[in-house]
Amino acid sequence: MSFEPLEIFQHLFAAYGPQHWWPGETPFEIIVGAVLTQNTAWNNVSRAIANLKGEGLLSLEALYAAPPERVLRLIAPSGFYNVKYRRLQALLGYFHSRQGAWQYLHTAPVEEARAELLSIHGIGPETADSILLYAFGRLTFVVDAYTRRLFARLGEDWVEKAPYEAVRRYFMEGLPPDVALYNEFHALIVTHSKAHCRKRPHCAGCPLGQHCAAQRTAALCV
DNA sequence: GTCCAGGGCCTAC
DNA sequence: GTAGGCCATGGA
Repeated sequence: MSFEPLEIFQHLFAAYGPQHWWPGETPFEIIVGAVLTQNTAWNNVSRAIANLKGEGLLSLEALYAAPPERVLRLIAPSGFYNVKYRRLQALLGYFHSRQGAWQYLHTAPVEEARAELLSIHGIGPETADSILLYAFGRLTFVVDAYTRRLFARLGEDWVEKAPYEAVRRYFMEGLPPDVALYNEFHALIVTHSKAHCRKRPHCAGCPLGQHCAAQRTAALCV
């Protein structure tokens, strides 16, 4: 029994409804969160964001100019704070010095905008896609660890270890070119994974149960 | 105490 | 081109 990515989206949407992602109020907050959440549980990231917000540092110029030791202290709860500080500075430096960066990322062909973000130290494919999709509303699919695990369990085994670009292509070629759909799909994958996975053997009531059970005898659903 | 989380860079083969 | 080490906190 095979399936299309769109079917999985439809099952998840029916089960969980619209997610209204990203969990951040402004594009700048989304950008900062995208870096801080690298290989990190969101709960820890939200503490760091709250710290920055509480000290009025959730703006480009304020955060870029803030003393390193102050920023390090505030973002510490998100972990990897030394590397994340350098990556944040690199990204903020880009927006600070690159004239018309915001407009460019909004309007340039998406692959060009993506290449520009990827050239910044500390911005890899997932972070670039998160920024483009959620802060700029651009058409690009976000592939993360949840996405790989879920689709591997559903039967697309190759997705688990395949190069990022190959997985991204699989989704973008299998889905209609719809920013709102990409936005919701990634959010739904995260919501579903947190709700159902790795804690229970083969969850009862899993909205993907048909696909999952048909594909695997695996002990874990995602 | 152990494991792991919404990655990406650097270094060795 | 790719496998392995590294970065660090907080919750389960």
